[in-house]
Amino acid sequence: MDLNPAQRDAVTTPSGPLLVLAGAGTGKTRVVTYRIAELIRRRVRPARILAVTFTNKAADEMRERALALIGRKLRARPEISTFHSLCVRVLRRHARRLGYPDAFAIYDRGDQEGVARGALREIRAGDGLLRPGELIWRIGRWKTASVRPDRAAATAHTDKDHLAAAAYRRYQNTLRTQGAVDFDDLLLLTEELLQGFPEILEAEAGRFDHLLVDEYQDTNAVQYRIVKALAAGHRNLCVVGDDDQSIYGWRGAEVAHILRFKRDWPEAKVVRLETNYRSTREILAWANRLIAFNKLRHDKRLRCARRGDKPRILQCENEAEEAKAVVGEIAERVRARKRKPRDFAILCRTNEQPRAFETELRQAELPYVLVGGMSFYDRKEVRDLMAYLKLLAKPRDEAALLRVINTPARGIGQTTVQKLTETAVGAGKPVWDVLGRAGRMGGVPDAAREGIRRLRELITRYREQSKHVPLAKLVRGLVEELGYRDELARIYRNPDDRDARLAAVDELLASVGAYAERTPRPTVGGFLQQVALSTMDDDRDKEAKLQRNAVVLMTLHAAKGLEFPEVYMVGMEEGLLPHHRAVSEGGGAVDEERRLCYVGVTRARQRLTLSLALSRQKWGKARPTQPSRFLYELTGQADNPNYLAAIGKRARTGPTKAGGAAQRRASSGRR
DNA sequence: GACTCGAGTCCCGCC
DNA sequence: GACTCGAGTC
Repeated sequence: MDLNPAQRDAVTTPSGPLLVLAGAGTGKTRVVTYRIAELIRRRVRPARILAVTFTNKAADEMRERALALIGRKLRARPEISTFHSLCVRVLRRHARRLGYPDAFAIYDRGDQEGVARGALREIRAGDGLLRPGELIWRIGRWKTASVRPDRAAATAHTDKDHLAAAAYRRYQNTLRTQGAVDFDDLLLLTEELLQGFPEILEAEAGRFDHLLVDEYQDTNAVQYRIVKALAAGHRNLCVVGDDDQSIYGWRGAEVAHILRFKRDWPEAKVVRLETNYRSTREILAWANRLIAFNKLRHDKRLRCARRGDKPRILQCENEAEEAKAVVGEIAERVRARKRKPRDFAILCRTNEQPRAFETELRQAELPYVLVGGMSFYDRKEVRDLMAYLKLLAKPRDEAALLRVINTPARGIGQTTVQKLTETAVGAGKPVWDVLGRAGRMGGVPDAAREGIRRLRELITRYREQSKHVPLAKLVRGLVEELGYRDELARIYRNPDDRDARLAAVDELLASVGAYAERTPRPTVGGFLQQVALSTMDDDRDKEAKLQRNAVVLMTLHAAKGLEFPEVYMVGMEEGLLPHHRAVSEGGGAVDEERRLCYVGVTRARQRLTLSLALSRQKWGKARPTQPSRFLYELTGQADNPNYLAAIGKRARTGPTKAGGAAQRRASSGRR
């Protein structure tokens, strides 16, 4: 084993609780994978080992590395999955006990918005006091704190809180009647099962003898309790984490869990990893300097050996120029055969940033993969078709039905929809169940009546067909019969726009086809669940994806746990990193942004470039930007008046004309 | 009921 | 810029 003494210590520590405190690039994931291999060597059955990660990408990588170590021939494999996938599997087995159907639906952000909108309408809060987005955010906060709908009102202080609490109750009722759960529910319901049913806890905890948790600093309270419940019996719990990389505070992660570990597991062994093998000394110097600005942290300084180039700062006129410059550089280095496309990562703060880079990458004919960012499934046309698929799986899916009840237009207007909804609410039934009565309802125009009949007939017929017609063929036929392509062509007159939307329809059809091909018994419901979790549980698919020699484009959050020879961190501006929401929130929010920046910087092995645009489009207007405060911190310019201005302290010296220009040059790096 | 137009709002990140 | 909502018109 080519491990250093500390790593070896962590890997070979006998069973029992183990806490690995590790800095960035010290081989955390390596320790987990080697430990899995070591356990198997010690005759632990692979299937009795469970390793949990936070992102799909991290799970993919870990699975890949573990298989490389233990050999692909093993029939039984260790289970390596994200928290949420793990919970889905537990829930699939026991959801009935909580009154949910086996084939519960998982609602994503878009679905949630539909439900939230309905809930707000029901309590007549449509005057804008509380909008769907904010409601979802508030519900998320309640859920991560395990506050149930009936208890939420007790925590309310303002009118808005009470309104949100009432909407939360409606929201949760809607989910329940639709047999659906949101992402937070996946965790909450799993915990409920484990706490409330001893036999379920016994069965689920009994599936594994060893539990390993990567990125432990990012567990929230619910995840923490699930881990505890699963490991309490065998106590073979190995957690690995770094407080400097805690970047999920916004969804309830608490660094405290990592500190509390020793108290909950008193016999736990603690191993520290402090030698960084990933990055050059120069990159690490910047990272260390940056993270030192956070006050609340365990002071640690990463040691390292390798030397390399100093990181660079690239200053561009606007975001288009930024994309051009970055992609141009990558293309040049690939052409000069210095690097392969897969050696590069472009890291962004938000999901909106990649667009400009995608355009450039396509133009440069560089292969790329966009990791995460549900953007494809956020598209209107994709959501429409997905809604139809949801109706096929479950006609009582209210959100889906209301979305497409008149798409493509079939004469069912708002008044009719309202009438239907009222009748349904009055009868305590889902809208689908009262569609049959529409013929007898007063005040429904003939056209609407006919439209309702056609829709009902269409869904019923395709549901029937779904029992024997192959999935891909079924969906193709549905799109055809809906005349959805024609509808798109009618609405979007602009050819580029139209083609892009038609292409998205084709892409969706292709992904249904791919799913059907690799799944033994493909179903509409199965496809929907997979999309909701955006997991592709097929090894072939995964290997193909990882081997694809492509530039990786993703958010900083998604990049955690990964590494690349060359990293471009783009959009290094106030408002983006740190994000303006974090800045206005105050408190520890900016510290978390700093950790996020730290995570990005430490992804780079040899070459790091930070870029910024002097002006950036926001909401349709180009606006001037200000360099990120982190650029000053990274480069040791905390005494720069521009920095003090950025962090809101009064500059000690007012910038003069000449001085301003000089500082601008200084802030863009010296090289 | 369908369509157009203007006003107002908006999204941070992941599963 | 993109989207939704409401008002107004056909």
